[in-house]
Amino acid sequence: MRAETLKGHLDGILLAVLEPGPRHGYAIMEALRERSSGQIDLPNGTVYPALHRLERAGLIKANWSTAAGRRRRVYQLTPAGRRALDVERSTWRDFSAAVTALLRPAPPVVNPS
Amino acid sequence: MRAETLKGHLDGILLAVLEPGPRHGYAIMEALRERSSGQIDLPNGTVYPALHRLERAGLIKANWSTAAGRRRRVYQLTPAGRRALDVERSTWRDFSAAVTALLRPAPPVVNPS
DNA sequence: GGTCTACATGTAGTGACACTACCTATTGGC
DNA sequence: GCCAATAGGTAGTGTCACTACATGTAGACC
Repeated sequence: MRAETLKGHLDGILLAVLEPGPRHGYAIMEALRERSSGQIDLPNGTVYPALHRLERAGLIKANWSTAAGRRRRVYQLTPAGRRALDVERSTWRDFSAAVTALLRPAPPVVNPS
Repeated sequence: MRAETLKGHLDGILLAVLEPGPRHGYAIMEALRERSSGQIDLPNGTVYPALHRLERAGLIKANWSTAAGRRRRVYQLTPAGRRALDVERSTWRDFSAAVTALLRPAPPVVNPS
């Protein structure tokens, strides 16, 4: 699954994986892979800039930490991020319903315009 | 519904509205509005370039016609376009299932990483 | 000691694509 | 005469995910 297909929905799923609790970037990528059964496997060049964008937008906030000699930037949702996630969820519901309806095969037109 | 949300899926829904039979650009925009209950209402600056792109890609072909003094460019699917539509449908199935799963609220993590 | 993989973060430059804002032209109602 | 609806189009912009690269540590294997 290419993230290009995701275009415009990446922010939502990043916020969603942060909902249960804080994670660092690498763990976020792993969580996405696991929770999508390997379907969503994003390159770091996609994830890190997206996290920075979300941070600049005030939807997540970050803290440096160190574990096993490795520096990690641990992200967590802000209140605005939780609200944005709610919005993303309802946008997704409407959007996916609309696209699913449109992609559903329709009976052939007898009298085409 | 902004077409930006559609990013990467516009081609699929354009092919889908052409599946039942040929249509011209303006009729395609109307069909999208109708079949999505007004949710998908695309500006012509989005639709016409997209149709040209699909034509260049060989997925649709166009013929000029005239009706009621108006020139129309009537588009229809090519065999490659039908195949592409099949691919789009299965891509969409996988993609929407994955995103729906990811957006679904998960139980909170007891022992966050 | 050297190499390799996994972990961990990052940036620069590119390309795809939908957007806004325009333009042209006809038909028909007011 | 004017305006809305019908019908097609383009130029320039902005967003965003991509590829490709850079940096560094920890641990396994030889």
